[in-house]
Amino acid sequence: MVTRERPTLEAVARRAGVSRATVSRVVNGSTSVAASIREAVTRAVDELGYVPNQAARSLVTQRTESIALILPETANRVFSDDLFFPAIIRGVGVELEAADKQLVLMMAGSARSHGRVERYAVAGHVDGVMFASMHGADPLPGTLARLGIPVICSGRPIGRADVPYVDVDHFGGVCAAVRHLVAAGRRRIATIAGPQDMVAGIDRLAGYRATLEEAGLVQHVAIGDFTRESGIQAMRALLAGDPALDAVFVASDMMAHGALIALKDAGRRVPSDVAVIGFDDFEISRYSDPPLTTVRQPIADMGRTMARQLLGLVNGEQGLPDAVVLPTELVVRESA
Amino acid sequence: MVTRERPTLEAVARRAGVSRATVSRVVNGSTSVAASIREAVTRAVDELGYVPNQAARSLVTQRTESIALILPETANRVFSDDLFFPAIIRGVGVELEAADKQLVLMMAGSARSHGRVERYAVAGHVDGVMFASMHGADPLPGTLARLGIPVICSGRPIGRADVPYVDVDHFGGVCAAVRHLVAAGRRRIATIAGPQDMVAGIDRLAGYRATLEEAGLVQHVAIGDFTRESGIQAMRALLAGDPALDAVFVASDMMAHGALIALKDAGRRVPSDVAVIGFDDFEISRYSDPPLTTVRQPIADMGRTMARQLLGLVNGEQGLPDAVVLPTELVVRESA
DNA sequence: TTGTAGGCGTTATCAT
DNA sequence: ATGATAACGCCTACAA
Repeated sequence: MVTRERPTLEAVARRAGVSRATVSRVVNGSTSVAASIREAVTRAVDELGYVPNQAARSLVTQRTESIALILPETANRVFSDDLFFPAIIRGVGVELEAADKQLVLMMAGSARSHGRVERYAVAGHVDGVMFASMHGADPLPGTLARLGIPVICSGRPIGRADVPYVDVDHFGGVCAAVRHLVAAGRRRIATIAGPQDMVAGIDRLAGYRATLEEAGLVQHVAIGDFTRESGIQAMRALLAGDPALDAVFVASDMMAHGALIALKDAGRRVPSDVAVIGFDDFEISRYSDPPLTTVRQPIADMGRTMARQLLGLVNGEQGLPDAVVLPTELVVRESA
Repeated sequence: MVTRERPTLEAVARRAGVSRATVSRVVNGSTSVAASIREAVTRAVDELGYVPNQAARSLVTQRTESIALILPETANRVFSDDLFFPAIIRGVGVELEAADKQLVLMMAGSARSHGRVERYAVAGHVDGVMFASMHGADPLPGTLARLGIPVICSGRPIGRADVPYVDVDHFGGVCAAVRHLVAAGRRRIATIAGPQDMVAGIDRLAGYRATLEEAGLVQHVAIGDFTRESGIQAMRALLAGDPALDAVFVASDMMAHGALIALKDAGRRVPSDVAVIGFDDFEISRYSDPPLTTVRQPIADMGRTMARQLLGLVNGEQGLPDAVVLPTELVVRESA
């Protein structure tokens, strides 16, 4: 397969009988070009099928018109049947498309790929970088930001990384959920928490602890990793620890589905024996058995917001907020 | 935020006391460099934190080291709770990461974005292009291929687009599924087919028709669009048409879940009243009520295969197959 | 308004 | 083995 030679500015210029500079002006929409010449150039462009070479353009403009979305997870984790990352991607994608930027997706679950991501960003391959999740005190966002690369994170970074972020109100959402359980008369309320190296895991557990303390109830905690399988395991462990549990707040919908499965296996009815509340509000939760009461977080909105903030940074806008926190909301269905 | 000036080859060369050419050789791993000089250059690179400018490099090498994955769907369609596209992305991502290529994700559901994709690819922004799905007789793959851009499609293109593709054995899988129903004594077997502008929709319907014809049974067809909601609607329509249906082959797992919901609403038991078979074998189908009998297609494998084929094309390998068809397999659970 | 010319950071082709 | 030097294709002062 021979790559057909692509026409250059030079070729268009010759054909239109003008200079390269003029063609460049027309292509980039400069106003100071005579109508007749503009027309001739446009025709030449069409006839030759000219398309600007982005590499050459980037070399001089220092812009690539593309934005990286880093997923600090393994590919299997990103695209399991958990829809968190897909929703982030969707939100980001919509916003970038509107701004005519390209989305470069980078999965960086391993140390090796983490380094790759850094080199890639530092090489100036993208105009800005978004992190779709944060684990522990990852130094990469801070490193990039210090190099002058616009960066934004999804989820408040742990430690004092000086990087702007977008997050949701985990704590408030969980408090509403657990209070709902308390108000319904539940007294032995357990939780299946998320991974404790992520703010989403930490804050949701904190919300549970605070509310139970405020109600003067005993805490029962199991830790999962947001997957359904871990939800099953955790629910079994909780039941083994206290067979008389009458409610469980689960830090993600996928784990909540796991909990429903484990409860069914254990012969418990939901919600009469055990009330269950999740966190996410994926569409599928409307169809679980029973339909899941859950805390809705606007995931795609987070993606959109991240993208908007980042585009602002890239364009050098002033006065952008360092943090945006989106609201969460309890959605009551039948499981609690 | 001021972008800190990045060091260039020139700077490294000065620091190491050699020429740019030599630095370039070291950076690109040429063997013909004296060990002592190589060491000095490496040190200078580290001290300065030098990273090659990809735009400049692309300009001369004509390579970008990145590959586009086109999703000819709207963002909402790509990332609904259907896991087809995420699985494709996962497979592609794994393979490209191993090859150290970047994945550029492009959603192109609208005509406008379709044009954007074309311009982007033609601009030489990527070394090759993959299409994650095909609708109707989309001319874009053929157009790009004719321009000498390596292209590969997921799903056999409709019409005689002369473009290599990777697909699965829809027909064979469906035949196995429907024969399973026939063998179980079902006689009023309906189908919920997929969209008829896609090969996946067309071939699966063809498999149903062929098998029913071979068994001498009456065909009952409803068309959906692969979403759960359309599965619900279609199942209702089928029941209205023939309340005595005793089986249904559904062309996707999401639609099959919709069918299960509609059947439950209509007071039918699965599988005793109506047997249900889906197509996909998403993980979630193991947890539906009842667990879904379905045709497994290796979606992530398709992604990986596409990526491998494309990388072969990009590297100018000879003798690559024009088409790869992966096998499908009936997975029997409780719904049929 | 239009053209000339220099430079963006690399790689690659020559000599040396 | 190493160093000049010419592309690569484009944008943008600066001149005209």
